[in-house]
Amino acid sequence: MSTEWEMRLRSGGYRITPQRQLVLESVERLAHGTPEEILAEVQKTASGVNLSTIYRNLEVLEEVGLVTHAHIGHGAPTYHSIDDHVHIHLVCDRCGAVQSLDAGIAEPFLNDLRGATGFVTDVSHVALHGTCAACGALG
Amino acid sequence: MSTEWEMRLRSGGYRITPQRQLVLESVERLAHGTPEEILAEVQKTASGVNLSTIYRNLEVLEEVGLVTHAHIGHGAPTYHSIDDHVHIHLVCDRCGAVQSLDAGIAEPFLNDLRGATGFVTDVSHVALHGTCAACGALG
DNA sequence: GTATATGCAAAGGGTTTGCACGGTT
DNA sequence: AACCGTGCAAACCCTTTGCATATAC
Repeated sequence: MSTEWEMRLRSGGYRITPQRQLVLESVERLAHGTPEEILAEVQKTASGVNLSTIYRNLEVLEEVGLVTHAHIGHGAPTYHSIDDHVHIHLVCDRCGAVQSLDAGIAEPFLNDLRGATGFVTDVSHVALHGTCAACGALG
Repeated sequence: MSTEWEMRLRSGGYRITPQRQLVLESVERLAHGTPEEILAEVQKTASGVNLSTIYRNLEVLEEVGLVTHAHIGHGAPTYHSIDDHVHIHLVCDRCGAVQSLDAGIAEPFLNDLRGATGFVTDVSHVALHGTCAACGALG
């Protein structure tokens, strides 16, 4: 018998490899991992794994719908397991603080957007930038 | 007498240089320019200007409030004159199309966000990603 | 005259790619 | 046996930085 993730990969025409499995497990374990962080996590188990393998596998895992990524700051993207709660990131451009909140708050806006333009938006894909409450209070 | 932009620079403690002026004019002329594109535009007039000068001056011009930038795709950011209409970019992750629309549509959402979290959002700073009407119609 | 701006070249972070070898099917 | 996946190293794009020279003030 095959697990869910193995079937996903197989039906996409991809093979099951130890590296693939380790990358997937690491993404799940880290919850918010950059490629470098995922590499470090994978290397705890298999020290020989290369960064390029991480990138290639993240791409594959994303294509078959097992992970997604979001762009938070200006640096590397962070990867998530697909069944995490969908959330928005708010990045304060003054102090750099990042806060997450449930994506539900954006629903009415996304509906308006879809109504006006037909565009279906994935709000969680990029963080919103601005000024947080604390920094705003400083003037 | 000094022009508006000269005063802005001076009151920030910056000097007026030909390069500075050319960068500002190029941003205004291009409307949506990446640093490379701005360099090309500047070099039409002054071929000796260096890319690092473009970067340094975009930073200065942004600090004194004469230009802003937005992140549209995964590549370089695009710079705008500060008095352009504020707009949101919608990027289709399937076909890559980019559409602009007035930021007004996001007002209620931004108010909700501020109410819930105190966060003041600049929606125009990063593009929203998703699926455009045409691609969505294809299933 | 003095501090700031510039050009140049080198280095940096993040990511992709070509190639030969090894592993999955 | 055929092909896909991997490791390694080099290349890539975008951006920043150190340093000596030039220029705005």
